[in-house]
Amino acid sequence: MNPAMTPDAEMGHQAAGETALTNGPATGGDSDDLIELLFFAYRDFVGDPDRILAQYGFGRAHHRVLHFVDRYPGLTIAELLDILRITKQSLNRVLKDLIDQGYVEQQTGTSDRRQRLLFCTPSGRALTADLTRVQVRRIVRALDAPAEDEETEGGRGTRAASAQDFLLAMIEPAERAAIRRLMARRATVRA
Amino acid sequence: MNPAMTPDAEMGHQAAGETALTNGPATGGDSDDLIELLFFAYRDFVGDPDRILAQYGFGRAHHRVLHFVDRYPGLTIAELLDILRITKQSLNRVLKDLIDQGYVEQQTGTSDRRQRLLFCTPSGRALTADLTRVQVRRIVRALDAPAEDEETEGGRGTRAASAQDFLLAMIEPAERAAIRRLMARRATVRA
DNA sequence: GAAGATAAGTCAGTGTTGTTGACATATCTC
DNA sequence: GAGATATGTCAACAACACTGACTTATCTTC
Repeated sequence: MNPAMTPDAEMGHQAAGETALTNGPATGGDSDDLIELLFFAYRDFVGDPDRILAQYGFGRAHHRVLHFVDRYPGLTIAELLDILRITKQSLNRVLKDLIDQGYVEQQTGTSDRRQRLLFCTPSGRALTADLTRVQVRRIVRALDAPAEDEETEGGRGTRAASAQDFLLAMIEPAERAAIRRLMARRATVRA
Repeated sequence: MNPAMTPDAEMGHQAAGETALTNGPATGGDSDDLIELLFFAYRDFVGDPDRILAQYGFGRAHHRVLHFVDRYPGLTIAELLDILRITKQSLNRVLKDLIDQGYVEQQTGTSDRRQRLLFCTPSGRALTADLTRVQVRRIVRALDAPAEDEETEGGRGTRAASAQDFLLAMIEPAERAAIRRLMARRATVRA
């Protein structure tokens, strides 16, 4: 469930190619790294709750519904559809699961009785809190992590550099070395 | 393809709840917002290339393969599997598409003839460049965006605040107002 | 109060992308 | 030559998205 990208050794500092030396307007070079880091960071970020959800037979779609209903109690179906950008049919499938199993409740709208206002039940709130906890833990860890100390640069301060630090710190620690190694390899191949 | 979350009006500044007032270690409160912003930012971030890919009959899976093969020419199947964390069978389906349509080429490994080294063809590089361009554009725009100027706070400097700024700026501009409005609504409901 | 718009729910079919499990083939290593 | 490794493939299945068509309840408007 949690293999490093390549099964070999560690590596403290990267070879430091053209990474984050700019201070003016952002350049494409920084962004290239950010594209990749976003992929890895987001993957690990949703991976945490995925493991919990699997125990309940739920998936990411259920998570998204739980999250928004928990955070915005009384959300209507239409609002939820706008947020998630999925079709009514897709939403209904997972929403039905959550309602049938007692994690979400519907309540007829007061001003407009056509609407179905969505609320988490106590167990829905508990499950959501579980899911939120692991994600918050990862984010807090990333925000508190010391800035990457690259030999090629003293001060740091570029926004791209901060973003890189944050996203890198969001990645599962055990995999960071492998990802740094991979990204250094790119720096080697090109300019 | 690009509807705002709710079809109504604009809104300049948010009501400013407890957002980003901390300066010490990160708190859960900041992270709650970041969880949501990550969802919206990532959604729009992958939405750009999705539109291009659809014209070729490709999906996100094809994009990921193109991206990593383009960036790390000579990647082996095993390395790609480690990066993407999918099964051989899943990879093969999309990889076959890309090879059959001439966007990716295989080359028998030199030192180890069992390996298949992956390379982008010129058209593969061109397509990848297209996909990268729209993503870089969004990232550069986000990095260059002025910091959010919340009335409740002068200096800014919290890492959580920077992360929020970055992620908010990654969101499709036309939807930002609606998302700010949504998130302000949460601040109203709770403390 | 009837007509039309709107919010929600549902049935049926399809596509992409992921999964398992079981094997086949070529090549390397010992 | 034996066994491990890298890749490829067949078949079945699941999650989650889609389209299109239609129903029901309720609100709005004339």
